Amino acid sequence: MDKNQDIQRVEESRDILISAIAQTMVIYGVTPSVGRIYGVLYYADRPLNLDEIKEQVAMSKGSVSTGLRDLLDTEMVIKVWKKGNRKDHYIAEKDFFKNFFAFFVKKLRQERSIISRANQQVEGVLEDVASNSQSEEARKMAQGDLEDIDQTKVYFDWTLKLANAMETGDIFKSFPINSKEGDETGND
Amino acid sequence: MDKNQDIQRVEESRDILISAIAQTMVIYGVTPSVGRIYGVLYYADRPLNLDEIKEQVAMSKGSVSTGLRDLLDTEMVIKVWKKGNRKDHYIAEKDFFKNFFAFFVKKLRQERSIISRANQQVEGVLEDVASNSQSEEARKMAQGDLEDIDQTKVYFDWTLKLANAMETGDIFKSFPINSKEGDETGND
DNA sequence: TAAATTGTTCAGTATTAATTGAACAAATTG
DNA sequence: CAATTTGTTCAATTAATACTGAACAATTTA
Repeated sequence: MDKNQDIQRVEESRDILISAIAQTMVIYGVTPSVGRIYGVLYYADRPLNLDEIKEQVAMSKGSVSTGLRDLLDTEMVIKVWKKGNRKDHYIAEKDFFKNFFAFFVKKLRQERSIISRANQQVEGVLEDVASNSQSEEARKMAQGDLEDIDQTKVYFDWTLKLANAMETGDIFKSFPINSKEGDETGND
Repeated sequence: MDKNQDIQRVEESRDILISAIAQTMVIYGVTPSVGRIYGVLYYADRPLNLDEIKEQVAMSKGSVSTGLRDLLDTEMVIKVWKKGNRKDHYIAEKDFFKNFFAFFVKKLRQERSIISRANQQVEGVLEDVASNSQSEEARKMAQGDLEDIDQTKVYFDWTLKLANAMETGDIFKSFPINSKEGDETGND
């Protein structure tokens, strides 16, 4: 039974790799369980359905369902249809570049949206105080805060550029991938 | 009483901006409380000590202490000494670029470290199985996994390059900051 | 050196987030 | 159309995390 033993050795290796993947995903803000779902799909040699995943990660159907939703939202997992099969099937997006870019672009967009809204909310008031207030102290404060807001705009202009470069793949023009042989990372 | 009213208007604006900053920091994985500490320091016009912060954010001394430790670890806050004063004082790192890069680089380093360790742990086993196993299935599995590991190396080589460019500032050679051209609204 | 001040740690508590499982909805089959 | 299968939602439960406050340690002062 040497054959099965070798397969088992590979499977033990995979468990270690899956744990590592789950851990890194925790860094990026998902729960260990959701990380494990991704890890299992990463090392599956075919699309898995909900029940198969549920069994492998030992979680409830509900948790797997919501976990998959998260992973679909962030595009780390893709839903595929297998003809002649009613169940949904899932595969992992294995391109770490894509996953990494999707993560960062999303964060930057959220950040931008929150700060922009707040800036818009207060800019009018600050501009009024900065130019019309009787109080020098108030004017100074408002002027300083407006300068800070201007700085955030410079920052957001820049991060938007970076995010676009990531989405289009232009970032590889500035920072090329040096793969040892043939570039496998088909970034659209 | 017009003067104080204007100052109050600025302070109300700051509250909105502080909340927004706290919210964005939640995106990046810190608690709202810690985010508020940073926000308060961001809009403080002088270094604050622990008691002053504690009062402004309405938290216990212990929480402010550990919150500040987190912010110091990630270099979003700097400790300064005021001569003739026994208390530690703190200021916010207001440069969003620095904060973003520090965050980014730290994540990449953590990720790298976790995956590299796992890869090292299993590489020997997989190489052995891939070339010596009697079982074709086992060999195939191991070979596939080794290819995946190679891909992660390509990915990590690249992210390391990017992280270095951020730390040195070289990234601005590829993606320059345009300080102020046309009033690009920083809003979606 | 003792007294006073300041900052940190940590056990207990409070708060928040994740998970379960059963009920529900949607889709498919015969 | 009813019966069956599949996926989702959500209230209740469980688990994880953050916060408090008092005890402790470290530092400064006199």
